[in-house]
Amino acid sequence: MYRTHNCGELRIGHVGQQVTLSGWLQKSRDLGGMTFIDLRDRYGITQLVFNMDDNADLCEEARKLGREFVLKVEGIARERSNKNPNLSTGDIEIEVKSLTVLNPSKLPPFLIEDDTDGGDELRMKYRYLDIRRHPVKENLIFRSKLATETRKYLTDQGFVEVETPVLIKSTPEGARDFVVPSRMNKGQFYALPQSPQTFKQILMVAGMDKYFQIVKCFRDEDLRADRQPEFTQIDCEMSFVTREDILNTFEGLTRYLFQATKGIELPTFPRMSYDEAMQRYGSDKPDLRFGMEFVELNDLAKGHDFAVFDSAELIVGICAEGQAGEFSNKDIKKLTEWMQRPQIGAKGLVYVKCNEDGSFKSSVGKFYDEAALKGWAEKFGAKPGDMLLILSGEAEKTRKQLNELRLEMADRMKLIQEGDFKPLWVLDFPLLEWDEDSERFHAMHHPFTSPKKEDVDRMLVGDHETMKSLRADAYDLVINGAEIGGGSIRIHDRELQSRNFDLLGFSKEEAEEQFGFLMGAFEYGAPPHGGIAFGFDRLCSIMNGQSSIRDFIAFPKNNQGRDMMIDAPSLIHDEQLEELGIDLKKEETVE
RNA sequence: GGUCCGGUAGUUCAGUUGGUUAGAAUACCUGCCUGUCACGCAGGGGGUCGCGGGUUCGAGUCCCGUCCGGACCGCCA
Repeated sequence: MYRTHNCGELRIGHVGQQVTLSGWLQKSRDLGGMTFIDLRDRYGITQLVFNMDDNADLCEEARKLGREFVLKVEGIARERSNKNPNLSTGDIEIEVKSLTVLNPSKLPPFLIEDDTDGGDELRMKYRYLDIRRHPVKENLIFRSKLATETRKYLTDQGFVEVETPVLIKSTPEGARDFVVPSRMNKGQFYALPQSPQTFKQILMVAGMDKYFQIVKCFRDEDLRADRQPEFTQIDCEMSFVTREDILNTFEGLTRYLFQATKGIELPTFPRMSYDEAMQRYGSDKPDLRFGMEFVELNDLAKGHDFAVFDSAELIVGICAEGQAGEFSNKDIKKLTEWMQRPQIGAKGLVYVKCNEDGSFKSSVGKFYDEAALKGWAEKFGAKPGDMLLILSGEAEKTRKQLNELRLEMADRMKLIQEGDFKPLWVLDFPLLEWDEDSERFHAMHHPFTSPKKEDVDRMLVGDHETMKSLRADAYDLVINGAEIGGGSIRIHDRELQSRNFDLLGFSKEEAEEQFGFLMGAFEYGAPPHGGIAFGFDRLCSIMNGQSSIRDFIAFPKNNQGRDMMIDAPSLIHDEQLEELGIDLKKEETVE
């Protein structure tokens, strides 16, 4: 028998009991006459004691053991003379009677401690050591709990978990597909699903009524801290529902998950249209943990012979409270340069400092007198000591740039409180999005998204402005400025779906070839339906106040999409290529 | 495809204007130590300064190339 108890469960009430424990050697403290060893497993740490007076041989043996050795010990639980209040097992220790080394260990390349000295690269390569660390282990346990609670909630609501295939058909829309060559169908490829979208809609046609799945999805696009090529979604679809039903159901799920896993009661989620979000925050996923809403100045700032503003489509700014004294000319210059980086691409940055004495100092002081600047300050609701930061230019770009500035300022001003959660529903996204490169419209959400009822008739009109103005019955759940989930009411009518494919530039043949099965299904009594998908990894990280999803994935990939531990992807044997009927262009492969 | 930052001891990092034997912390090893829990004290070992080329009397330091890692833009229906 390896253990009677785990390393986290012994308490003062166990004193006197004979116990057997197994675990890893976290740390040993050799005091000469006696040696303490911290024994660790998933559940906690228990202190072992070896004493020269009691058993000199055993004590000598104990002091030779190295970090991460796997041990089994038998002994008696004793009350400690010096208790450790920082440890759940800190009232007791094990007076060891027998010691077995189940397995020795090489010296780990980094410290197996909460604050490890290991960098990301090492931690990924030796992920099995990294996961021994408390914080990473706890993240994975949290993830498991979140999945369990999700299943519990949705199952209680009558949802059925259905597995959909992983080997499916590649479609050119959306993200790049990962493809898998087929041996039995030479020259043909499966694609891994970017989402189970069409399958869950088919399940609605099939009468499943309420479907969910915690499911892996795949996108062959560049990675970020919050983006992995394979990731997990809570994928859902419901029949005979309106947007309201879906929003309520998944607001309920989100609130339940926060309550069940974090003990946090979220308030009712506010709602905002896409247009409003863009106008007030320059983002379709605004972070509501802080203010600094956009204020537009077109009416006040134009007509003062300042050509930059006069020629701008939009003049818009934010008010940074109490920052007038915080930013020297040099700081503002640096901030301006930061805004001018190619990543953001602002032309310039206008500031107005509202001095404590009621005067104003501005980079555009020669165009605007005190009275004019006072008018601006009033519009911003600025107080003495505040600083206005103003951008101008083409409306859409300028809003995007000011959004970056707003986020950066919130960071610099330390406006974000840990443990604060600000959810938001963003509604009524545009149906279509113009793509400069391919010079055609793309579906902003996906091509199965239903336009809003009042826009259906206008879908026939082909002019650019009308198409841009079409609104979809699509919605996103945003928490703390991160897109947690998105969904829509779907098209369930074959005719409307065809019309949408037309708008997106599909020929009849292409539409039929790629999505004929779905439109075919719609001809056999498709119910009105809609759904949503949550990014499960991202939800895990947001709920724990972390920005990287990697520590909530057991075996994540690095920036280059590589698994550092198993060293994938890798070349395959010529025989495998032969069998698949694939020739590699030599110059394009890496050795 | 692009922008930026980084690569020096097992690890995390410092390393000045290009100049003697490349340092610190931690980890590791040895010795001492009977109540530690960041144990303490004393001592010790440990370096292809990512790789290749160049400039120079002299390169960790400057230049070019390259590889690797990270953040971001594009991309992510």
